[in-house]
Amino acid sequence: MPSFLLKTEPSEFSFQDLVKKKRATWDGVTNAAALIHLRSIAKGDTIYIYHTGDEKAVVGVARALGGAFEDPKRPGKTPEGKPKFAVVDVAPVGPVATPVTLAAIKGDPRFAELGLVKQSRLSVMPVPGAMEKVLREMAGLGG
DNA sequence: GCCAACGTTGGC
DNA sequence: GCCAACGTTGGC
Repeated sequence: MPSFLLKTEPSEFSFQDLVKKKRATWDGVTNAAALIHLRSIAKGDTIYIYHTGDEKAVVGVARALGGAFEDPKRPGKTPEGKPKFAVVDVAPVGPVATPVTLAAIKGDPRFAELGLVKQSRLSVMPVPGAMEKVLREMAGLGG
């Protein structure tokens, strides 16, 4: 099953906020490359939440409640007929046992091809299966 | 359609 | 607070 990493600035919307709210619509993504990845999120996909700013670490796990859909606040289609500004509903699964810091990710060559490392400004990116396994180990998550 | 100028993000 | 990387805008 595919998994993804979503970045957020915790002072605006943190993983803890998601836990409190029980579910949230992940919106506000405007970057074209990030939107391409966002649109590929499907129901049940695992989502890793990364905090930028002072924390710079993967702090929690969430799940997509459905597939990406058109942002009702910003309707519009791409020339291909896809939602221009896609959003996705997510629910928290739980915090990681051990936050996985950006420094740790950058220091591990197995993450060299991860979007977080290659393009620091990308806010939505796929996490390939092999990397997800490493990430889960570092985060102290089972399976 | 090119590209310089400007704005934004996010790590340092 | 600075600046590199990248995206967007607007003049031509």
